Amino acid sequence: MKTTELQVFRDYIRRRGLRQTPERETIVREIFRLHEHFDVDELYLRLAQQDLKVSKASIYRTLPLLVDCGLIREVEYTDGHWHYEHIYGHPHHCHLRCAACGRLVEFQEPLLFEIEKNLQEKYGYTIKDHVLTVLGYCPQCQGVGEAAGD
Amino acid sequence: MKTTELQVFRDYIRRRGLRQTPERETIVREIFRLHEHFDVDELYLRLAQQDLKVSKASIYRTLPLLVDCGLIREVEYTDGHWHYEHIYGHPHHCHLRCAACGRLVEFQEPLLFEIEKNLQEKYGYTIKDHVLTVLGYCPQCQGVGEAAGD
DNA sequence: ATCATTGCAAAAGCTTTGCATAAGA
DNA sequence: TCTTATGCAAAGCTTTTGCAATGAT
Repeated sequence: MKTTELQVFRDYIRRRGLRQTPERETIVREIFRLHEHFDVDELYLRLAQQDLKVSKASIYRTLPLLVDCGLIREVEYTDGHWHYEHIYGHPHHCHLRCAACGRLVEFQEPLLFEIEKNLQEKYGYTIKDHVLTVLGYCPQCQGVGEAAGD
Repeated sequence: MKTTELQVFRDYIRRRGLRQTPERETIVREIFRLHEHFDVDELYLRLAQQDLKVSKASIYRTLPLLVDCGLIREVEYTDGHWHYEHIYGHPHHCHLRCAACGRLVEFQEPLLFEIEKNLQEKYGYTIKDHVLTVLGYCPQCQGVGEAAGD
């Protein structure tokens, strides 16, 4: 049987001697119900709309736990705040972003493991992870953004 | 004769119809005198120590100009604020960071251009740039960080 | 003489935190 | 029962902005 994100979270909570609360579980469930990137405010509003009352303070206190147990990750810091995505159950991927319209493509690239191997050999680091974001102009925005310089 | 960062900046200023001020030039000079990553506070303090009076507001207003004309770039958002590096005159590079001690290695990796080409072909994007940060444990921190889970 | 830029202080945003109350274990 | 977690409001930080004065063109 497949391990769910909630199970992963509960194991983590127990392992760290923390407490399983409805607020924390509500947050986990909403993050995995949602299939896009999110930020604190969006998450808070979505919960509020469903009458799931969780304070922002609790969200701010819960997200680091979810990052720590590998359920989510910080994607990027833009517009003055962090954006997250859930990663549990998804293969590792990178992002290709359109510099003009913001459109986002997720891709996997085996060459990155080649790169990790090279770094391991050259600098003696034990590699743990990588984050790659590629910036360009999507087919719709070509000409537009490029000509404008941005 | 080699084009200096100050010339690049002055060209940009003129091109955009902005004004060449001593504050802006002081900022550019200090950033290129300094050969590490920096943040607003560090830059401000270094200038203050030299009795070069430039307000933080001016720094905050100038950095976006320097990013725009390609003299510097945002490296990462950590510890609650942005970190920058000057890039003019330096070949494009990526970062390898130790997850335990923070040690930073700059490296160049030709395979990334391969990756860019693949993305261009597969998704039709015109690629502009990429940012890759690899996380691992440096030779000194192996065992330490890894065993601790972080 | 114009009008952009500066510095200051205030404001704006996001995130963190102190504290009393609620509620897991 | 003993502590941790929650919610609220206040505080903390970084960054932005309004405005009068300054200074570049």
